[in-house]
Amino acid sequence: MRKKAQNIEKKILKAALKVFAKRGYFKTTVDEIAKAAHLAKGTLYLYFEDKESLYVAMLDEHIKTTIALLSIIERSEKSAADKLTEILITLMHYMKTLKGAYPIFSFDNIHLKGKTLKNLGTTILPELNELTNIISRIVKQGIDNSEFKRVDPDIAGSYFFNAIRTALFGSFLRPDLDVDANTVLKLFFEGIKKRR
Amino acid sequence: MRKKAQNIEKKILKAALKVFAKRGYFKTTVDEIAKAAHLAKGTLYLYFEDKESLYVAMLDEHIKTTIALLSIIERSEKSAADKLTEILITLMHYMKTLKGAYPIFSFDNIHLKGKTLKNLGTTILPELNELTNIISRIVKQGIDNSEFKRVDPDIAGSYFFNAIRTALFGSFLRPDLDVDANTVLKLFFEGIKKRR
Amino acid sequence: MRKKAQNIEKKILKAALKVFAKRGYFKTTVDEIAKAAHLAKGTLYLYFEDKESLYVAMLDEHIKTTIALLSIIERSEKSAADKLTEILITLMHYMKTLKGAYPIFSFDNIHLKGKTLKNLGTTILPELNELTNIISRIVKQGIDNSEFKRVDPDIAGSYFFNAIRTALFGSFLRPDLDVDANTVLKLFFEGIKKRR
Amino acid sequence: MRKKAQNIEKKILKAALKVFAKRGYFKTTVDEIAKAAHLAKGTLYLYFEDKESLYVAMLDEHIKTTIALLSIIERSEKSAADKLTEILITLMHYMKTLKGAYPIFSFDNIHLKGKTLKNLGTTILPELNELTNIISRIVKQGIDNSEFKRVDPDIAGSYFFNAIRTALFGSFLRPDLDVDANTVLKLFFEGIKKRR
DNA sequence: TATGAATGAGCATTCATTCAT
DNA sequence: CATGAATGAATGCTCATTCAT
Repeated sequence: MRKKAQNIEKKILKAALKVFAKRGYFKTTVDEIAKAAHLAKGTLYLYFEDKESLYVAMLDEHIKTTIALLSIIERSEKSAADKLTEILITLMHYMKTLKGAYPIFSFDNIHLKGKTLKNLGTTILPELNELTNIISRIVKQGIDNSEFKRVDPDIAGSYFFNAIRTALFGSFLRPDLDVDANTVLKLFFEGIKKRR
Repeated sequence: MRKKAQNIEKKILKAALKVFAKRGYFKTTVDEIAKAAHLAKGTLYLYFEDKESLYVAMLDEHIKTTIALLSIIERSEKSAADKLTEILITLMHYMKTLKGAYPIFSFDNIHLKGKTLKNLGTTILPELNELTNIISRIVKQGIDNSEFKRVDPDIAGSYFFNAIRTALFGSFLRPDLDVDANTVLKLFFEGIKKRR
Repeated sequence: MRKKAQNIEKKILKAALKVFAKRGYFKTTVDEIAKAAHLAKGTLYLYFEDKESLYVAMLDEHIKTTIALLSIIERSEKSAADKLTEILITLMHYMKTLKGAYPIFSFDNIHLKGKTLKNLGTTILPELNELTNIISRIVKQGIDNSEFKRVDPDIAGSYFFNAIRTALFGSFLRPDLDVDANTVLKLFFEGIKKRR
Repeated sequence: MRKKAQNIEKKILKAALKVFAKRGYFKTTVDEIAKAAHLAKGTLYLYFEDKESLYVAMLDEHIKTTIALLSIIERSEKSAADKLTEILITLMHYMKTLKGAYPIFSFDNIHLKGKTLKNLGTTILPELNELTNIISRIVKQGIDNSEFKRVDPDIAGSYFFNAIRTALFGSFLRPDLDVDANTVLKLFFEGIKKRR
């Protein structure tokens, strides 16, 4: 049954997210994921080439979901500022459903082997491009709208991602800090300087 | 000779930085570091307890350097905005001397064993606190000065660290992007929105 | 299948006995045992925590067997002297089945790590106590019977173990010497002195 | 100065005895011995070929001493029984001066490398033979005297060594047991059986 | 499909030995 | 003679991957 196979795949990916998030890529053993998925170790290899592919697939799933979430917002009839606001709110909410693990924003620096990299080139990378492009396009919309200043949309997009990161995790140096979205958004939109 | 031992230690730390940065903590073998330092594997163990300690020592060195750099700037007679500007410029420059590896801003999520953690608590953690406090204090100075808006200095500090990160690395999603410091600083100070 | 696992465990223990006996604990590598058992190194770790545990388990097996052998003899309806005689004969025979390796009587002074020691306290030590107690009880029976002189049963038991050792191995200083059981038993029972 | 070199050698051997006795051959590191001798590691290699040779030399020293002690007793004008009694007493006393370490009676089962073995053949082995021969000759004297029964002098000698061992260490299975020499000697001379 | 026992390459760490000072 | 820093071979243990059932 096609359906069942897909369910198992989802179950594995969910378990993988949970364990990878808690233990990091390298400390995680395939067996831990198998146990978290209530499956035998060998079974995972029926669904995924190897550990690396599983990690990438897990990443892929969340990138896809994130793209889907952002796309809806992009296509909505809102100002650029409102779209970016909504994106941040939405991602914070999505992360809450993942119980604090958000692989895209905190992924391990694993060194992929050649084969996986080749696959990446055709799957993940285009998706990541799409993800960043959504933000860049919204920034560009804001500039065209005269909502935003004339800045490089790519740099601003990148900067916005780091703003999201601050809202999601505080800074890497302050993982404890409890950050509220409004403060971050205000900083992003208005800057820190007082207007003279 | 005391001096020689210290040179070797530096040499090891330098090699460690290089290899850890390129390959990540887990993919890096102690032997690789040894070879990069033109030493035998065993020699590393004369200077560092184990791989973990070596990693932490390497981190420590750069945190110390970074604190030193930021402290000088903090104590200078400048506006808060100028201090933050100088910090970002200085760190970009420092990173260039490290050939792109900046361990503090890109460190691996290694799970430390008990003994190392205990050492961390008394060395690294207080230093990281000092590092973030410097930024928070400068932000506070700016608020007291009426340069900056009344924001939470910790959140703003955390946000600034991610701005630094954007300037150093682009975003994690755009590691290729070439970011110029001015754009980032302008976004940080003025925000993206046009003034009405 | 439960049965198969137990067979493999036995196979490993048998190989361990063989190699440990020939090479000693420290000279023996886990890989040697694995090869002697026609298994891969990793497989041993599915059955035993570590090298130390394997050694202790091997010891344990032979202590258990020895206790079983001695218990039967203890419970038989015989004079104390006949029991001790039978014990010595039985152990010599048992050792022959082990091809000359008798771990209990020639074990290496390995320094156990904390975890293993804790297990030892609840497994091996009580067994060793039981083993020595069997002999002491038989000696005591002999004293109560008026077969034996009034000696300290523990010391006499300990002394008898060294008699067994003589029969099994000659002395540590004469590992080559071919000793016959009767001579040793006669020395133990009658002493070396001529009666005046 | 010839004298100084010999003193250092003695100092090393003494340190070696101490550490080997406490930690066993394999757990002992050359550095531990060096530290116990208040010398640098390298210095030991000026006096001894390698760790193995040092161990053997240490053994050798004690065998020589033991032979000397036993020889004096052998040459004395005493009955065979008195000689054996004195031997046991003397060795117990000698062991006390070594603070409980008596390498000859508790040596590690180290597997010697070819070169050392070759040296052994010409030094240690003849000495061990002499040691056991002393006992055998005393036993033989006792037989010829009609003090002792007609037993195989080698077996009886071997048996006597194990009796010594019991007196020195209790049994290997009862390392705690406090054994008194008289009980052991009485068992050796008279046996355990009551005379009918 | 699903399993989990078996495998063995890979790596951190130790320590006897050497040798430049 | 004495030193101790440097070496690198040796080994216990882990864990991704395979495959017989």
